[in-house]
Amino acid sequence: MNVKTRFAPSPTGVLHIGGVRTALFCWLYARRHEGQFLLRVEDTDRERSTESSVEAIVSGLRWLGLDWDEGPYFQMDRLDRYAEVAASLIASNNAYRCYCSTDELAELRARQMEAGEKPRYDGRCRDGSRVRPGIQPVIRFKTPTHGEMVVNDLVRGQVIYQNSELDDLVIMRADGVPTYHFGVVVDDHDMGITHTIRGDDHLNNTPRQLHIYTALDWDTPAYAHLPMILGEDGGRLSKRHGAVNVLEYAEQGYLPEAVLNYLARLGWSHGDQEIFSVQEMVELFSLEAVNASASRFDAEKLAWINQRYIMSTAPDVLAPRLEEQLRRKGLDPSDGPAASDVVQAYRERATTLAELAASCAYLYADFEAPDPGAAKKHLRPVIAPALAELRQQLDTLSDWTPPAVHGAIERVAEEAGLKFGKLGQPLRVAITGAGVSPPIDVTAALVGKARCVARIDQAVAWIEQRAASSKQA
RNA sequence: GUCCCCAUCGUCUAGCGGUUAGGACUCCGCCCUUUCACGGCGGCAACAGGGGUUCGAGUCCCCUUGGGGACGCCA
Repeated sequence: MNVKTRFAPSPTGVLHIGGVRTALFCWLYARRHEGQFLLRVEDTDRERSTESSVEAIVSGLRWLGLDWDEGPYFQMDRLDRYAEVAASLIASNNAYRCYCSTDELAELRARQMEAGEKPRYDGRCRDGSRVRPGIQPVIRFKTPTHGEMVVNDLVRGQVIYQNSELDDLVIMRADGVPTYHFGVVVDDHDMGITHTIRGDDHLNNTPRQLHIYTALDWDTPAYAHLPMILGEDGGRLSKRHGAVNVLEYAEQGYLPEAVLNYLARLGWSHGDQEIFSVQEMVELFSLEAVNASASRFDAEKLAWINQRYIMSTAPDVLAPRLEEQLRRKGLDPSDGPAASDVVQAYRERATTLAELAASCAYLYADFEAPDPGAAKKHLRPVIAPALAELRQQLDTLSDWTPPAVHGAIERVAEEAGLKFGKLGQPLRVAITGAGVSPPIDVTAALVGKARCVARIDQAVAWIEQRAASSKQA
């Protein structure tokens, strides 16, 4: 069987974590079965659809590498087709024109709610006797009033709905624009979709859509309803969590592969495996292994996975992305060590590239003053002489490499009767401004000779100045 | 309110009638160590409750509870 799936977002907002997960599973299923994956923009909500949303969705998918084989299709380009199918439904007596006003419907709904009933359209226009000249009617689908509809879902199993729970839904608005329920059915059919994979929130819509397929005598696709992703508080995904534009993760220095890996593991698993390359996901993915329960978004685990990817991705690949992060912070990547060397030194010390850029900023720009806490602890008067001596030793080095720097620190420390760390840590604070960095010899090598020497001078001066002012006080 | 879905550590999950209920994240110890990390070792921590079915239930059925979803001329 030739598999064909689709991702069909409505362009009423950005592409967020929930949408990405749906797109990912659709894409994985198609790739796994060497089928097609298409992108369809469901833009029939004319008030809320925006061009910028379309762009955000497209660029989000591109960043993630979820490529599509067809589309993007736009439903608003297909109005003629929907009109044609709607007309055939009326002709076959499976749909009818409804002249009810919105006020009338609101009143009906209110009355039903009050009576403790499920709000449903009561079919008052069904028999065609309420024609109102001058009013442009909507078209409603005639849902069977008796019997039941069975949904066979690939992740839920069999779900049975009583038709008496359903009502006659609007399929065409007065202006000729189809509603969601009608658009999906016509499009999934016309576009040859074999597997409709979508969020759990559509499960209850499925029986309604199935009835339309039946009336049209069309074959139905297989369905798979994915469990929802909830916020960290267990409620609906909100802006506080993953409901932000996925491109914001790009800006924060998350790797697309890490985001995909994290999302794949939400609702899907393969034994105890946590880390999957995209290639592995494609090879191992199956809808049968998708579980039915909702899961929560966990930013900490995403961060952990991202760190794993930073650790295992070649520095050369990460270098340009780090440079981008540096520029974003107003730093000039060319005014310091090669980004790939920095990645090499920092990769097991950062969960995101933005964090990495913040940690290594001292390599690209001078700092005003050392971190107060670190300075107070390590830049003390007793260490000034050794620091000054070290500065002289370092200045004479012709080979500016970690081993050479290491040797110099070792010699000076020994002469001064200090343990390596007793001199190394003050040096770290002097040349980085903080108490944390990669191994001190590697750090010094990255900072560069000229900057090291200048910064040690600066630190020694800082110590003397501080000693003088405290003596005064 | 009505209908639908879901239910294993705090979180993500393995488990598909017989397990000391496993792994991962987080957290806490210890080790490694020139800081921080990484890494290694160890620890805390779960079958929502109640009925059945069965020789035997985390696994099957029912109820309760809890959570989520749907009930739009939104998707």
